[in-house]
This record gives sequence, structure tokens and C-alpha cells, in this order.
Amino acid sequence: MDYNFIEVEKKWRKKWAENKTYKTSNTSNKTKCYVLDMFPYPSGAGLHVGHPLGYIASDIYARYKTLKGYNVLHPMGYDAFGLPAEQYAIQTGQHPKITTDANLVRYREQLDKIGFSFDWDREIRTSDPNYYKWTQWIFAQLFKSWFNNQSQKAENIDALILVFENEGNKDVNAACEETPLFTAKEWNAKTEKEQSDILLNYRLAYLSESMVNWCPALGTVLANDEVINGLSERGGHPVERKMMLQWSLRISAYAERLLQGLEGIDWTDSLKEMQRNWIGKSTGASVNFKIARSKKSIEVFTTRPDTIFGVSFMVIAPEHEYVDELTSSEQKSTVEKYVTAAKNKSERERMADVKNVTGVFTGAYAIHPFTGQEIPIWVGDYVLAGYGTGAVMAVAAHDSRDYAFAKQFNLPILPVIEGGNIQEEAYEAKSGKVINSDFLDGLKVKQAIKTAIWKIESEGLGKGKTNYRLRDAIFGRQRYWGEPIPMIFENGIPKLLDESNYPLTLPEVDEYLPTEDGDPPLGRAKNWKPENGDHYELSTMPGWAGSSWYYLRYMDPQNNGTFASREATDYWNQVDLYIGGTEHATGHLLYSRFWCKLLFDLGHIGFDEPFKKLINQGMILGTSSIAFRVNGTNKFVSKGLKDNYDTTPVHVDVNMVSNDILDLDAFKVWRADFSDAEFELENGKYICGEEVEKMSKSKFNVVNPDDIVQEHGADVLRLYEMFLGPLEQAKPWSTKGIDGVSRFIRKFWNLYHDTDGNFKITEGKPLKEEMKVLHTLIKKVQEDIENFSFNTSVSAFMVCVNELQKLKCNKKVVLKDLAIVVSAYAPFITEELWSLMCEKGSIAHASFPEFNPSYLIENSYTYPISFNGKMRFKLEFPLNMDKADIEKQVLNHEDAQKWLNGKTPKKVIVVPKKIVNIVV
RNA sequence: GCCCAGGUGGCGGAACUGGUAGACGCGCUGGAUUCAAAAUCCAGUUCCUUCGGGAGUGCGGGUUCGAUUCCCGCCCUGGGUACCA
Repeated sequence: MDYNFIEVEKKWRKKWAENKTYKTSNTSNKTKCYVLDMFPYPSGAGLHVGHPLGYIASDIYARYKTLKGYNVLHPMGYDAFGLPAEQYAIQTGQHPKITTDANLVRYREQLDKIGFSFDWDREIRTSDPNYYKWTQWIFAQLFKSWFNNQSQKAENIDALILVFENEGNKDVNAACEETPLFTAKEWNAKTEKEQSDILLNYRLAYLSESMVNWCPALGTVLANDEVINGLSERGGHPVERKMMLQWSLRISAYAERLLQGLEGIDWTDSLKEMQRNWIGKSTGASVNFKIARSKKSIEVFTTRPDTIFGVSFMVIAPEHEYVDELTSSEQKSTVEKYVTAAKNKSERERMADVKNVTGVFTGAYAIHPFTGQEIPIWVGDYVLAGYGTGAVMAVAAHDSRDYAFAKQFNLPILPVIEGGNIQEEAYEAKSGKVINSDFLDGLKVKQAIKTAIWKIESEGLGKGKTNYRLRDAIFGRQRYWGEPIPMIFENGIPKLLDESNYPLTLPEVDEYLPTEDGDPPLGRAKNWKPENGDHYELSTMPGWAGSSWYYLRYMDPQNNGTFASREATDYWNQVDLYIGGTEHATGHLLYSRFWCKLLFDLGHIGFDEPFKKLINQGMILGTSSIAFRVNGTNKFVSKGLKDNYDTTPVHVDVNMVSNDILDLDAFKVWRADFSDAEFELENGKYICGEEVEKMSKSKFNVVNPDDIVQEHGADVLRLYEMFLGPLEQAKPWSTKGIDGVSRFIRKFWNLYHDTDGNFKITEGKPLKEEMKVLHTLIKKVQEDIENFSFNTSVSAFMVCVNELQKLKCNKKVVLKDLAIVVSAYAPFITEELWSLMCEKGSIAHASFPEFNPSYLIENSYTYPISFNGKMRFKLEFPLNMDKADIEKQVLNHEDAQKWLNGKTPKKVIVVPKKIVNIVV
């Protein structure tokens, strides 16, 4: 009888759930192993075949580690707050919780089918008040902390207040907004509001008026990583820049530690590089340029202080605070017009305009700090307000942007580094000798940078400085479906809601839209008022809040007293293996590291990097099927005939196509306008074209894992997804090869059965050859899993089963170990075989067979004999034969004589157990 | 533009620190079984070939007895980033 995967899989799904086979305990004397997947946002579309790829890989790893005797934590949950559910709520009035819950049930069904070893007792949902209670608590810790640059750590704000009360802020070195100096006396004399405003400059969660990415279509602000090419990541709506009072997190304080921390973690180079670029460290100097006929000066940041003698003008951002002040009366209207236009540009227009060099002269001049010469100050939108000081010293000869600006407006270009041709372009290389530069003349660039900084510092003109591109993260969202921010406003002063009142639950509203006054949807909530104070904060947290610490909650998901007990976090510690997509490089993965460092600094956990090892699974692309319609008709021609006609490609549903052959009946009923379609066939078949592109509904190339499970079984789906290729590589999904894996499962099943389909294994002593085949597999699979090379194990299974089949092996000693080795990949069929073999318990808790190298020992080796590097024939020699004997025997062989063709070999290379190469 | 990753049969892909290129699977071809088909099994399958061989891992060079693997230059594909001074 053939293997009935439907029955078997159904049976074990049920038993595993009943017996809680995959329950994980926090108390164990085994070594721990924490295997985590990036949890999904439960969208309405359900899982497609690409989603489980990473989950299957991590599940194999988790199961393997369990077999190897580790105590494995392998949980799953849902990132359940998010925009799509809320957009749907706005359209339909349906509460986002209802849609989210419905999607969640569907996700769970789909996941369950695939046979994951998740401990579902640890499931979390970020939208669950018992969960977001602690997200709010972490926000409170951020609000109550400041970053001490001296200790490079977050510290309690109360201690800082004490310093202010006793000494003022002159000796405080904090990551903060620019704050005027004050003495203890001045501090103590300030009003509560004034003190609160100053403290906000220091807090790691703070409220400030700042330039934000405003997305009118979504009605909310977005963080930098949520804006892609000037459009919102979700929905692709235009984004504008706007000044707004906003909650932000001071992630910039951690820039250096986030950068340094990358050294110690095992992530891919490309991912680390993305984070490095996002953090964007650059070192140089800040220099003050005095303004002519004024007491003020403008600070600039430069990475090239060695080129300071090449400064021929200065450019400030349109948003720079001195613009009005600097502008001369003659230039006033021009500058005002320019500044207004620049400010009104949307983010996208600004980006599209990058090639257009624009700017206006302010009429003011700065004084060069070394030469004393007056240099004109311009306003230009190529200078960004948000980076550095919003002003640059322009060195046209050695910076391409300054060069373009100088060319456009005919400003002087002064070369100060030898090399390059400044008639053509700026010479930006950091090499060459300095010229025309007084005390820097003759120095090499690197030395000149040091000397220039030293001189700038000793003359009191500025100081050496490091800048980071990383901006603080906007934390408020003017949306409904997110965690409420636990803040109360009292006379305009933001105060933390007392932690004993957490969770501050999401109130009900009549509509999920802003109020008439433009307040966020929470402004609609009736009777939603704090006991003390005027009103709650009306914005909610962004989507990434809940996902920034969820890995900790899995460790201790039911804890009501804390986010996770210290015992639990000490035991499980860092995530040993984290698998997920690369799209979270600069969002989730950076924020999680930030929050981890905060909790570490405050002493709540014992590690400051959350994910020790991270693997990015490649995207599964869709293979679309294309039919060719003859233009102006309803006739479709098969792929091989399409060149005879003018045709238009039409995407057809991949579920109606098998091995490129279109099911014509299904096609005709698929869409009404195809019901009377005509076809021109090749050999009686309609062959479709193929195109590899992203899986999406509109391309009709979405494949649902449920369908694969239905047709081939979950084990086949699991094996096939791995068999497709290396985990990290993007690859197209095609069902073409799946039959091969199905065949393998049948062959594997048949090893344990006689030709009549009766279960039959024997107790006999295994042959040496059988043990060799088995142990070759054990070694291979072990190495593959440790190297995350899951695709090659599947091939190894096939090879092993083919060979055992040839050997007609049905010995229990061999087949029992084989089942265990395969079980991490194909848990259902192996569990069934395990029970048929009358083994106790679940195969999931068996021990991975010990690899024994003695079964692999050979006493001879078949040498490839090559001539000039080309393999010509093979000869077998004993392993203990020495090189000279091998050489002699090879040369005397008749085949060798043929290849030598009478010539004497120039050289013979014998590499024991590798190769013989004869140079002729 | 800059930074990463990657280019191997008709297709997905394999090849450990340089040592038999194309494992395994799909597809295809032929055969067996069958009244027939499906399923299954067996054999073949990189290309060219005068059947002796020759060429071959994106392209061009180099190092080496030997290169898919190491070095230099270029081309292409995918991802990230985009005036960050």
C-alpha cells in the first residue's frame, strides 16, 4: 500500500498538539539553544509559499538541535498591530482587532499544516494588552533615561536631575539637543514647565518640534526607514516634510555602540554593511567661520579640514536659522522666494531634482579663519538641514557637489591638493600633496587632516568631531491601531502614566479617522481621560515598537510581574539563530539592537546584542505563466508559434498550468472573456511562456502552501522548499521538480515495507556497506545543518535511499537511525515510521545517531589519472602505497602509454588520496 | 554614482582548505511492463565531432603540474543607498 500522507499527517498533527510534544521548559540542565524566526504580520492574503521558507529552515535547525541534546526554544507569534488592518477598518468600519484575529486564525491553520515544532504555549501577539503592557513599560524606561556620553550608557534621569540641582549642567556630557548652560541656582529657579522642557532635551524618549516625514494619505508621520524613495513603505503614498511636535527616541545616542556591536555578531557582511551605512559615521572637524560685520559665526562640519585653504564660498541650508539674519536687503526678496520654494518641495520632488543645482546669494560674507579673506555665503538646497550643522564650507576643487555649485554660479575653484584635473571635475581622492595652503603645504592628505585639526583646535576655531548620519527615530503615529503611548499631559507638561496603571489599553472609537480638529483617531475616544492631568497622548506607537523586544517575551510569556524574569533571560540569553528577510536591515534589526542595549544598560538583561547569528533567507520569486494572444483577436497561440503573429503576453493563473502546459478547460472558465477563446496548439498542447517576477496577486503567480500540502503532503513541501537551492539565495518558485521529492518520499517509505506494502524490517546484523551508506549520510547531514546548507542534505537523503534500495536493506539498526536523521526535515513520515517500529515517545525526542568514522575507512582509493590537468582514466591503488610506487605503476599502465605517446613525462605529481597528474 | 551579493547544462542546483566540473532532482530520448494509459523500473542525456578526439563554469588576461575556486581588468543580473560635506 502506498504511503497515505493525508491520514498520517492529520494523525500526528493532532497527537503532537494533544501531547504538547514541542513544549519547552525553562528549567533544564541541557545546553540551551534559541532559534527564532521573524514573526509575521498576519495580512489578509495569508501565507504564500515564500513565507515558510525561513520557518522550515529554522524548524529543521531546531529539531536537529533537540536531537543533538539541546534544550531548544523555538517560538512563534504575530506582529499584530499594523497599517493594513487599520486601512481596512477605515473603509469598512470593522474593528481592526476583528480582522487581525481572523487573519491570525488563518495563519495558524496554515502554519500548523506544515508541521513546525513551535511551542505554541509561548505564542505572543503584539496587540495583546498583556504584551503591550511591557512595550509601554519599556517606553517608560526610555522616558526615564538619558545617555551619558562619558560612560557611554543610559542612566536614570533622576540622577541627572540631582546633578542639575547641585551643579547645573556645565559638567554633564550627554547625548542631547543643544541646551544652554545653567547653574544649580538657575535650575532651581526654573518653573516646572521650563525644567520639563530642558529634561526632554536629555531623555531617550522625548517630545520635540522637528522636521518629520508626513504622509497625508496615511495621515501619519513615518520614520526614515519607513520612507523609500520619497514614498511610504506601506502603500507607496507620497511623503512630505513638515514641522510637528513629535515623540522621538534618541537612538542617535547609541550610534557608536550600534556600530561597534556589529563587530561581535555573526551576521552577513552585506547586512552589517547596510547598518554601517545607515549609521554613517564620519570623522572630521567642526569649524567656526565668523560672519563679516557681525558678532555671529557659522559652524560647519567637514571631513576634509586639510582642504580648508581651498574654501571659496559657504553654503547654508534653506532651513538654517541664520538665513533671515544674514540676508542683505538687496537680496531679501530673492532669498525669501528661494527658501519658500525649497521648503515646499516634497521629499520626492527634492530627490527628483538632485541634478538641478540651485541656490541664491545671501549678500553676506564669512571670514576665512586662516586667510582672513571674505567669502560669500550662499543658500542652497543641496545642503541638508538635518545633517551636521546645516552649513558647509565649500571646497569646489575637491568636492563634486561644491564643484557643481561653483560651476553653476561662477564661483572660484581653488585647488589645494595635487593631482586630478579641476578643469574637468573635482578631485576628491584622499591622496596627494597639499599645495597653496600655508602651514599645510607639502603634507600628504592624511597628515594634513591631523595637522589642520590640531591647528583649528589650538587657535580656538573649532574642534575635531565625529558625525553620524543616523537620525533619531520618530516614535508617534497619528493612527489608531497601535500601542497607546503611556503619557499624560498636565498644563502642557508631558508626564508618564504611573507604571501601576499599565497597560493603558486602546480605547474604542466611533471611526478610525482623525478628529475634525485634526487630532489623531484616539481624540475620538469618549471618557478616555486620566485621573490626574488633562488628557492622554493621542498618538500611538509605530509598528516596530512591539517587534523590538518580542524575542525576550518568548522566554517568559506569561509573566505578569515583569517583561521576562531575569532567570529566564539569563538562561535563554541571546538568540542563537535568527532567520528572516533582509528588508528589516535598517528598521527592526537596528531598533531591536537599540532596545537591547538600553535594557542591558539599565540592568534588566545580561547581554547587549539580541541576535548572535542571523541568516537572511532569500526571497522566493514567482514564476508567472504567460499565454500569447494574437492582437485584436481572442485567439491564443502556443509559445513556439508566437513569432508567426503579433501577440500580446497575458498573465495566466499558474494554478492552471502544469509543466508549462495550459489546462484549456480551466482557462476558458477562468475569465468570462476567455470562454470562447480559440487556440493554436503545438503537438496538441498549449505551451506557456515563463517569467520570473515577484509573487503577487496581480501576476497570478501566487502559490499557496496549503495546496502543496493537500497535493503532496507537508513533508514534501518542507523537503522541496529546502531542495530549491541555498537558503540565502533568491530563487523562483516552480513546482516542476516537486514530483522528484514526492518520489523520494515514496521510495523512503518503501524501504520500510515489503513489495506487498506490509511494514517489514528485520533485526539482522547490517552489512558493512549498509553502515557505510548510513554513516556517510549522518556525517553529511550533520555538516550541512551546522553550515545552514539545507539543500544539499536533501540530495544526500536521495542518494542514501537509492543506495539502500539497491542493497535491499531492511535492517532495523540502519533504518531506525535513518529515520532520525531524516526526521528534522520530514517530521510526519518519520514519526509514523518511528511508531511502526514500536519505538517509544516521539521521534522528535530521539538522539541523533553518533557518527562513527570507522565505517567510512577505505583501504584503497581510485585515483583520477590526468595528463596536463585533464582526467583521462582511473586506477585503484591501496592507500598505504607510497608515491613512487604509484608513479611507477601509473606510467607502466597501457592507457598511460597511449597518452604519453612515446614521450617522457616532464613531471609526475602524485597527491595521496587526491590525484595523479602527469605533465607531458 | 557608491556599497554589497551573485553569474556553472534545456531548468533548480552540486563540487570540503586549488585536485575527476555538472552530484541530486526536474525535463527530455529510448526501452521494459500494460489491451492502452497512469504509475513504476532500466539505460542515455554539457556542447561540437571526421568517433581519434576537441572545447567548456559571464568575458579578457595572469599565477600554478593543475583554477568554478586565488590575483588583475571588464561585462551583466539582483539587493541596498542616494546631495550625509
